[in-house]
Amino acid sequence: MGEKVRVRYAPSPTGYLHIGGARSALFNYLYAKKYNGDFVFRIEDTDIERNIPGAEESQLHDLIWLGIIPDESPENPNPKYAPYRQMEKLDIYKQYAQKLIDMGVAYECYCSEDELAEMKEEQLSNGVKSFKYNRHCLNLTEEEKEKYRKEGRKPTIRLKMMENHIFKFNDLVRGEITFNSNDIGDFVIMKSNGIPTYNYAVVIDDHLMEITHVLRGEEHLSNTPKQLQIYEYFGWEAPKFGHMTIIVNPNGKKLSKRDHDILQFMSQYRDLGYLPEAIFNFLFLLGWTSEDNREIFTKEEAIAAFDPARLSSSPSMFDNKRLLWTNSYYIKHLDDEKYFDFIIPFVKKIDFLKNKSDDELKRIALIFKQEIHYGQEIVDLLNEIVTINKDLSEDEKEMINKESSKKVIEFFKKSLQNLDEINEITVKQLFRDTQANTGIKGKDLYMPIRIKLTGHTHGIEMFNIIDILGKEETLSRL
RNA sequence: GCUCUGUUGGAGAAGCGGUCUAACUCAUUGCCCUCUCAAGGCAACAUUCAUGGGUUCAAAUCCCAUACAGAGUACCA
Repeated sequence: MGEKVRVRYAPSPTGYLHIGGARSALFNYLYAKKYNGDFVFRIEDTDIERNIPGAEESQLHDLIWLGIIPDESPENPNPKYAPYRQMEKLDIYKQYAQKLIDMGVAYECYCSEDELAEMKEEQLSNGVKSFKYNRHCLNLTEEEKEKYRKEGRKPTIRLKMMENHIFKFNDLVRGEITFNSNDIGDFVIMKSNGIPTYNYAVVIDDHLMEITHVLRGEEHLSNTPKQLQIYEYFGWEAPKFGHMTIIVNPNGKKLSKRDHDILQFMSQYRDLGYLPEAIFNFLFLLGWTSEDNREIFTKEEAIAAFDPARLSSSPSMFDNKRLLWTNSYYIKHLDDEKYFDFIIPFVKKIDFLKNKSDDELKRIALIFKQEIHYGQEIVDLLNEIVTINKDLSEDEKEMINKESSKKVIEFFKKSLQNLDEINEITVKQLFRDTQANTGIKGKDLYMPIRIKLTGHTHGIEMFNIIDILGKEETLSRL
């Protein structure tokens, strides 16, 4: 039945887990789980300049928060495949690079960055189709190399691309794709500082870790032939590749860290009170659709339904409204106990409520369960009630100063004072009594009290407002 | 410039030769409910599938060209 499916998510620790990364991890995870395979988390930390502290931890733990749980990672390595950080296996890359040199398909290059830049400019100004390394160092003699070394130059190692070779592969998402080796220059596999480049290190890692399938971003499509070249030289079987579309912002551009109107990082969503299941579901449907048009999937259902061939090949736009809808759906469908676990920390941010008992807090939280789109929203909604808005418009002032309103408020206040217990039934009865006594109903009955209590003309039901404020505070505001 | 990929509504998209005057969902709009807001319910929302050719009895679906968009073209991943 063939080998075990093994897939991976291999971020560079240059930033926290963001939407795009989470999505590629998600699809790899689904693929692995669908075929009872392993999902491997590996760190590609070869860009030592750009690595930032905390990034690896965020990448791994925010993934776990989402329910995308690696079978192997730096924190739970399988000794057979460890280490899981590229910088911890430098000697291995060196070893394989030497093999390529011995095979005559890789060579030392002593060109400096300045020389390369010059070369590129020259080629471009001569109207050359595309820039390729001119193989200046391809056939250097030992003496020439020695001379460069004496100048203090440190070589890179470049891979020699084949001539007139067609790289053909069947993309899991896009079908058959071909590249011509002539369009690709000899590229660097080992930097002069002894650290491998991405295109080389992935191949070594994927092979050594026995990765069978790679679902990755479209930006890697044109890297694929370079990697295939390495597989061919070693005589290794390449994994199956699938290139997913990128996620774009509302301007149609690739999501970047500079898109400030879109939250990028998982931690931001978590802090704002998004549910991991909702984000999981949202990400799943961003560029993927099920055969039966379903919109809501649990993790298990997503695993069962997933098929990489149904992954879209045109870019998907990140739609925040859709995320909000998805999250609110999941909040509404949470059972109450889970809802409390989720929402009470937000409710506790409201100072006014600090003396309320847990049961009271739960009752208040429930009022908003059908209403909110994310956890932090309850804080804003409660603040609108708890913090009275004194900045009334002319219309609002007129409303509370009307003769009828004064009557309503007076009667309501007096009756409330005599009320022993405040709850939905008693407060509703209070409004009925007020209506019967004053003969005023509808808007003229409710609005004056609403404005008096909160300073707003909109908001949740009156009995809930009074419940939240409590008898004393309500009376003091009337 | 070159290489590769893509183009169905405001958004995610289904459809991949006839049943398409194009499913489903989000958004939007209207109505109902209602003191208000939200939620909920109901309804409306592409005669058309980037454009131009071609193949075919028949095209959103196949082919070609053009336009536009994206990605890559680094000793970044």
